[in-house]
Amino acid sequence: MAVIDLSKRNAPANDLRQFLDTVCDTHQLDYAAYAGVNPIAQTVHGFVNYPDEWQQLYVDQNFQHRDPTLLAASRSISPVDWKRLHREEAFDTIFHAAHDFGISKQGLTIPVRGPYGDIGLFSVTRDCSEREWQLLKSSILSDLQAAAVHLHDHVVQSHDMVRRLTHPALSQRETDVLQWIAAGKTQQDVGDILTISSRTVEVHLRSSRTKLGALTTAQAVGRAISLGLIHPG
Amino acid sequence: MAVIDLSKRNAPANDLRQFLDTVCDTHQLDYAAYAGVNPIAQTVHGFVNYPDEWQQLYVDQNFQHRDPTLLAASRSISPVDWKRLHREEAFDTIFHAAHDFGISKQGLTIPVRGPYGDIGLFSVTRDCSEREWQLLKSSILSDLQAAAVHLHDHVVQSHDMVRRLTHPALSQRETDVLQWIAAGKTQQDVGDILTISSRTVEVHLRSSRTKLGALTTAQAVGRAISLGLIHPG
DNA sequence: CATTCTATTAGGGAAATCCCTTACCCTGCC
DNA sequence: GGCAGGGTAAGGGATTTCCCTAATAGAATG
Repeated sequence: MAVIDLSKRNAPANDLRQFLDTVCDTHQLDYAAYAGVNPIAQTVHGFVNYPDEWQQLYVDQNFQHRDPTLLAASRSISPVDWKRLHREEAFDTIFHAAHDFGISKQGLTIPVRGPYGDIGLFSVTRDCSEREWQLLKSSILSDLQAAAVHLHDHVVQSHDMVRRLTHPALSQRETDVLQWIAAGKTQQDVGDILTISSRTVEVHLRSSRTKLGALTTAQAVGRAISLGLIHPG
Repeated sequence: MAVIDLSKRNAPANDLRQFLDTVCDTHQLDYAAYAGVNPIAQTVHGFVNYPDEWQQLYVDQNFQHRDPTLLAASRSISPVDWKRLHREEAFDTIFHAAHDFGISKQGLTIPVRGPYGDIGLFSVTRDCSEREWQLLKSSILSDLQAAAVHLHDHVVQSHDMVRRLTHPALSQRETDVLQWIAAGKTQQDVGDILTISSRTVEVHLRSSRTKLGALTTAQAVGRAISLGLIHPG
């Protein structure tokens, strides 16, 4: 699982990096981090405003594989306060190292999911007393959840744009047909729905397969979904 | 796709119904509604504080199948303002009917996703001028997003929706077969690869389809990918 | 200990898909 | 104008998938 630092790749990502700074400034936070997990490509796309040295160590040590904050949040619907994870061994390992860079064990991670199995994880941290932390948390949690959704939506949309540019798009008819096929309709069904012959439906499917480099329709459906060209039916 | 009214089944759901009322009272909203979609069982679990008559009509007319607010939100990461949907034909059909029950065309729907393909859709509506609506929206959107996450988390945790989803949906053999099918292999290919008969492959595919609630293999592949059970080939 | 349920295996025949080919209408390019 | 390329539409026939049925082994239930 590779880690791709978005802030070193895309110009708009620098805006998002700035967005992290703004969130920290306006909500009295020390640091913020976004990690977008693409379950298909098995990659983590992220950007943070942690110190560069810590970021470097984190990636070098492959912490993203066993970071309990990411693991717990990727299995949760609601935000995960790191306090819940203090007992875990891996947490100690990572945050003992983080302490040397001035990063607190106090923080939370908010998961956001998109329609294609994509997950965004937005983490913030703040060094203060526990009572202060609880007060701060309750007053800014809504804003942070909204920020997490905003971040993930932006990252996914800009990546979709990249994918749409690099991949030959399907024609309207091809998309229509493939969408209905993904919804469980037969070629005959689709023909009836679109009032064309089932043989024509098959031609659109064939050109879709060709364009997507798929050998079968099932593969084409999977690929089209993973590319965001159609929605799971 | 059946609609299950949670408020008539589980005691805790009445608390959630009250939660809707509280959200409406504290945020100057007319009505609120929650719908939880179970993608495998193809069911919608919901509760609302709309007038009973409208709720009845909505279910009788199977509006949940073509309600553009639900469809758009289930494909989005960010909240969907209904304003975006005003052009759509189905929107007019439904909200012309809704108007008779005092329900405005002004509202928004917030999607929340869990780790097992479960989707929660939280909708609120408010009859007022567009400028008022925009102001109201920007001031309460964060709270509503937080409320949506809260609702969906509670529903998933307290209802059997999650039990069907969290249990490993597919057997090892079924996953193997579906993964190869998604990679573009034919049933015969998969049989050769796994050294079983192509007829056996077909049986595994059939039970996969049944478990995923899919009518065709292509749909099953799409669903399995969106649920993270297999990877696109 | 009997029973039920699920996973795995497989054959015969009906149904659907897929490949090859033809046709027409556009849009863009020389 | 002429012509190439892509989108849309459709038929005939080979291939593949899908449904029904059924057996066995092991796990879970009572």
